[in-house]
This record gives sequence, structure tokens and C-alpha cells, in this order.
Amino acid sequence: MTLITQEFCDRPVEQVARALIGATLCRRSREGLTSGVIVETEAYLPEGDSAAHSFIGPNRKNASMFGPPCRAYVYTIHARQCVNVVTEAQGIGCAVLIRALEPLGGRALMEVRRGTDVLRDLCRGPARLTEALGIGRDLDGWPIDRGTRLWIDIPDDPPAIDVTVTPRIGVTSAEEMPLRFVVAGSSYVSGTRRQNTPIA
DNA sequence: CTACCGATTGACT
DNA sequence: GTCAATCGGTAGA
Repeated sequence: MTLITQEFCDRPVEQVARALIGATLCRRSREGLTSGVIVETEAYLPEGDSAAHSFIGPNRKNASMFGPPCRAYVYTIHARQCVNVVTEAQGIGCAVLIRALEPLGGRALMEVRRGTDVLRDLCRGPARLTEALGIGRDLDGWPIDRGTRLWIDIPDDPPAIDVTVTPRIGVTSAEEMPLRFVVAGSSYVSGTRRQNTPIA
């Protein structure tokens, strides 16, 4: 495993979203180390994507989306947190939303944070995984290529993974573009059977 | 200051 | 499958 790099993130956002499948998201806090394998992502485009938080232009909330690539963009929704990886060059304004993990390390701590011992429910959903890993707004803008607090490891020899591409979940304000990437058949991804079926 | 709403979740039929 | 709770951020008066 090798730390993610700025070069990795400074590519078209759909490409990065696909490439992040199979990578490991890691979080070290005072309470301990927690981690999981990324099994579901969504791309939010820089232009013409009315569902992207960057669509209305830079403001205080989405500022890190317009910052350098390879940093975290953490936002609040429905009193919960979601985490993204900022992609492409600084000033562009696009990111990859991490939507689900297969739990890896620190399972006991994740169970306490989530209030359940059901493995499948620990990290299945964008706000669930941030709760399980203890990711808050304090990590908004954090560089994820340094291996401290919050980072991503990329496998050196990525195994071939069968990835299904579908429309994004919960997006109402944009066309249903195929921008969601899930590990085919994984039980750790969010969404219904139908939502995880490739578009015909 | 109040009003509104969402890249969601969990409880329920 | 349906539906409402949730609350911080933002817009507007």
C-alpha cells in the first residue's frame, strides 16, 4: 500500500472516482485507528452539474472543493457529515463523494461510535462511514496524502475489481448521469437492488 | 432575527 | 416499499 498523491487526484473526476474503488480510507484519532476499503463512490463534475455543491460558485462552505486536489471536503447534511476527495486542479471545483466502505480495522471502535454491532451497517452510507471513522468538519480541507489523522492508501498492485456504474443516489437537481461507482455484488454498498443494477 | 431545505438515515407498513 | 426526524448553514427580512 502507498499513500495517495496529488497526481492521483489531479485527473478527471470520473477517473478518480473509479480508481478509488478498492483503496483504503484510514482515520487515526485520539480514540484509535479505524479504516475501511472503499466500495462505493460518486463523481461531482466541475461544469454543468447542478447537483454539485460547487455549481453555485465558491463560498465559505464549499471552499475546499475549489482548493488543491487530494484534500478532504467535509460537508454537513441533515445533521450528518459526508466526506469527499477533492480532484482536478485547484480552482476547478469537483470532488469524489465516498459513499460506503467495507469495514477493515478498528471494528470495535466503529461499533461504539455507530451504536450497532451489525458489520454491514457500520459504513454503508456516506454519513454512516463518517460517524464510524469519527470524521467531522474539523477535517474539512485536510490533506489526505500525509498519512496523519485522515488519509487514503492505494494498493500497489490493484486486483481486478468488477465495478458497476449507475446514476447517483439522492440526486434530484441534475440529470441522471452514470457517475456512481460500486463494487459489483458487494453487500457493503448502499442503495437498493435496482439502484445497484447496471443501467440497460 | 426567522424560514427554509438537503450529495441522509432509521423506523415503520 | 413509505415517510418523517434531524439541525447546521445559508438566504432573506
